[in-house]
Amino acid sequence: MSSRPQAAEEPGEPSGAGFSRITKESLSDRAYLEIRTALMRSRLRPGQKLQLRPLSAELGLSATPVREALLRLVSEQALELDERGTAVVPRLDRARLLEVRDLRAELEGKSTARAAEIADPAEIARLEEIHAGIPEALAEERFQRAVELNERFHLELCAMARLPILYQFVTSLWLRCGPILSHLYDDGVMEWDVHPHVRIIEALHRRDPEAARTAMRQDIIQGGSGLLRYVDEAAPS
Amino acid sequence: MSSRPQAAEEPGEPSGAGFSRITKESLSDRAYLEIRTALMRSRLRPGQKLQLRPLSAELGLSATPVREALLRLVSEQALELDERGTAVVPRLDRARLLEVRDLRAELEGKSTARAAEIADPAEIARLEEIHAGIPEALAEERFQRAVELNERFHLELCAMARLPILYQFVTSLWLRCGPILSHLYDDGVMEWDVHPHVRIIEALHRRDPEAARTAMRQDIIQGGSGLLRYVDEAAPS
DNA sequence: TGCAGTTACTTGTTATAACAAACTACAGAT
DNA sequence: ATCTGTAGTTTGTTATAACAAGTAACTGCA
Repeated sequence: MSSRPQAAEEPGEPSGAGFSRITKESLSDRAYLEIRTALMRSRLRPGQKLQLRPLSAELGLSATPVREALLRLVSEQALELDERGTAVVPRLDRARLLEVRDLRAELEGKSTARAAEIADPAEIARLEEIHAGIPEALAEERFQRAVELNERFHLELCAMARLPILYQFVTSLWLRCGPILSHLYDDGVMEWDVHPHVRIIEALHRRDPEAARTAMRQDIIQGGSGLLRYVDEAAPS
Repeated sequence: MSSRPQAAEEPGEPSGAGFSRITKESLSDRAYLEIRTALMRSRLRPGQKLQLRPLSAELGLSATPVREALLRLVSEQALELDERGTAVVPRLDRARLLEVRDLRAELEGKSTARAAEIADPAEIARLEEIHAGIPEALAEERFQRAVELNERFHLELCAMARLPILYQFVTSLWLRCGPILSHLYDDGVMEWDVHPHVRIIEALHRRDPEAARTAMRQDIIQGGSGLLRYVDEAAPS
């Protein structure tokens, strides 16, 4: 079976000689990345069915790797199976969104605290760079760009904690929200006196885990309110 | 694609008329359960390779559903893929075991606190019954039995919180430890004045989330020390 | 016109064949 | 005896066919 990167954009592991090992990506992995990206970019709507043969035709692959990719996403809870076994983009109700939010607060809080203990200056600079793009994108009303940068900020920060299991949990939580992330700024952009990302970055510089944790939790609980409103409005009466 | 139960032993969802919906289990699901059980019963050793064709022959199935089952377990991080794409039972080093332990403390602590808020007396009675079997099994030196009852106690308690995403994370953490769980009592049985399970049950009765959380964390941190010793002893020098 | 039964079509699951890459065993050269 | 090259075998991945179950369309009857 094919090797599988921990994160989609992660380069191959360096071999002893300083070269990345050249890995041939399987068709199954390619299908997985395509579908996952479509989920994260909100190109797939909650409730949408992903039928095997039409999807395979669309991706230009045979059914086998596409089915494997779908089943993988089902295992990661990014997709569900209906009674017939068809992959469906899950609907996220209020209870589930709150659970996702609380688990993110817990887990990303923990990873951010850990990152504050061990982060190096280059990593922090990288975060600063990513964050700098967010207010820019928002000012230009490029909301999709802002959503992507926000996601990148969170996942790179999480990776800095070097807790791979926790990272996997966090990415799967993000993946669950992928189809509705585009609605984050539907009701407008939240006004912060100091953006929690900035507080996080300061706490990283100061090696202050508790301040980092608190700022992350604030970002998640308050910053995610747009999604909660969207889910409430989308709910059947 | 086949429907998939949330937990392996969970009965089908009741239909309106009070009957369980009869679901035909797919071969892929059957293979998954077989392999997962083998992992949880420590019948598969860390480092062991699971080759597709021999395993399919052993299970009496064709390669396709077996491959799907293996890939599903890889997605759940219960198995890994080596360079060739062969499924391997992962080795658990100290850092990973500590991460598992800390995440369990965090997540099971949270679910236990939640359960203390909402558990009903029948559920608590069920936990009491499960727990009662543990000291019995240990007294009779049936350690495998004790390990299974302990696992059941934890997972049923976690399910009582009615937080399905958290439950999925917790079961995947348990699955990671499956192959080494049998070593829990290698160095002897831990002596408690009051077993943390008993404290948990009391806290559930009293609807005291913080006491429940604390007892669960104690159980996990201190009760899991046998596994930590095993992993340290198994580590290459 | 509405309903029940039948037929045709679609869809997910599984089996099996084929292919490429990796591995193993063996023979020959040094 | 050791190393290299070659042939044979194994293994994971993919393609494709087949099957059973589900769905849609059509027909006949009240």
